[in-house]
Amino acid sequence: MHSPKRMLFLDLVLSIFRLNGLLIAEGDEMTEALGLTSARWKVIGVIALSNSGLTVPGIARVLGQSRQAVQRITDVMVTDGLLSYQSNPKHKRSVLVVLTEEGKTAYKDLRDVQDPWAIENTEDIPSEELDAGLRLVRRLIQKFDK
Amino acid sequence: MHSPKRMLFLDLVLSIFRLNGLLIAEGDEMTEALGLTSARWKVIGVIALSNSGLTVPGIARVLGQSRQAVQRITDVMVTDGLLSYQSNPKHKRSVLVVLTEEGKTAYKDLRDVQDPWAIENTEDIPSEELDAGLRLVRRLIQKFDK
DNA sequence: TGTAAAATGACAACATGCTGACATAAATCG
DNA sequence: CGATTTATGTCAGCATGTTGTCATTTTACA
Repeated sequence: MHSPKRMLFLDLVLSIFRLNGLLIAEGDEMTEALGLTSARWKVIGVIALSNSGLTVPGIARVLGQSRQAVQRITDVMVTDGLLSYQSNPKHKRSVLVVLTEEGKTAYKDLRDVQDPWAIENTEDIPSEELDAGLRLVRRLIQKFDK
Repeated sequence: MHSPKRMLFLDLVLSIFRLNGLLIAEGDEMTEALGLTSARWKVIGVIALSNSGLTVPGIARVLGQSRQAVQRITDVMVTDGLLSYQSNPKHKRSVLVVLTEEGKTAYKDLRDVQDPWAIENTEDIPSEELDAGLRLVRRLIQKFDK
């Protein structure tokens, strides 16, 4: 039996895959001039939004990725001067990841391109629709994030 | 100015990233026993839904991926016996990708696990909400897919 | 407190996406 | 028809995600 709901859901899943790819491409293009990539601004964004500092596994948990993937990105970003590791009073091994001045500037620049982009791409979409979509996505996330 | 709509949209984008990762993990887990991965059942699904046969660049266009990425996947799947290349009357170089008997069986098995999964995860979500979500996602896809 | 369990860093192997470059076939167009 | 443009296959390099393993630190708990 091909319930319409089943088809609807599988269609939604495939569309999410498609949109994900397009958003990454958009993000990469948008931040190319800043020397960032989508993988990097994800990390920068998470750190910038946390006041107390985060460890590598902490960032991974927020992003829902493996700590190894995040570690590799942050290592490169430390080399590039965007991040620095700072000793963690609460943990001998697991250091805190913080933004350098260069990293803070990058975050500001990121916001400068990201904000107009967000506004431009939602001007013809009512807030209620965005909100409803976000609620649905969150509901699905909760369902799969065990 | 932090318009609520801007925050809403950026939140939605990050949530899409998150959901995408979770869906891939779900798909991989679900089809592990079948010897499939999410990258492979994406390809199998596209081929199964086309009656006339598709070329590698054609599959790539449907999935919104680079033809090189699809080519690599299909090459492995041909080696594994799930797909076969079939001479294309309309094109001397670009062959058609078709499911072998094994590939058709894999698609059937895929459906056997995917259908209950889809039904299970939508039983508490009204069709109207799924439909509205799909429309929003499609609208965004259209916006970014130039 | 002492020990078992969980978290972390580090390294490796692999899967999957991307782009670039080059040669050739196909399609377009004057 | 002939020349230019576009599409395709192929190979290479790279970015970013995964899992697995092992040693070590931290945490939890009997």
